[in-house]
Amino acid sequence: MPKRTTKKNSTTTLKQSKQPDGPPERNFFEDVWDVVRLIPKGRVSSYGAIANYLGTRMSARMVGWAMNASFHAHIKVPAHRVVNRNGMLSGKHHFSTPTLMQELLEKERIQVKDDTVVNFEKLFWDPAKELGL
DNA sequence: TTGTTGACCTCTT
DNA sequence: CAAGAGGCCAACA
Repeated sequence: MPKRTTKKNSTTTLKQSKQPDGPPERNFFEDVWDVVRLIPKGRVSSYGAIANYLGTRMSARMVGWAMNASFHAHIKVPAHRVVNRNGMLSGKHHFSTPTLMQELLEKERIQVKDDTVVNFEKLFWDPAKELGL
């Protein structure tokens, strides 16, 4: 397989991606929020897993942005259950308090050691796997 | 309007 | 084994 010529199509300016008639509430963010909301209590997930479930594993970055927007969302999103691939609480600093994320996790019987979820592999909740892809 | 940054992940050198 | 670069889409300056 030839390596992907990541040339980035500069000509694909894309369209406005804004449909005047279509439902505007169909963003990448809402999908992320929906998946995160489905995360059972006491479980944790990763950005990559969610992105993969959505179909774009490369867009893991956007998942993080979605979390940031989750605070502005009208829906309650357990962003503390989402961590990076290493199980580290990367976004703890973005909470109201840097320790809030850890506190919330501990409240759900999730042990956090050194900003890292203990037994992350066991507590890991893969949407594509649990939801059946 | 363009350009840069961002709670990431994966491959390559 | 460690470090670097590439890629995704959206918000902010």
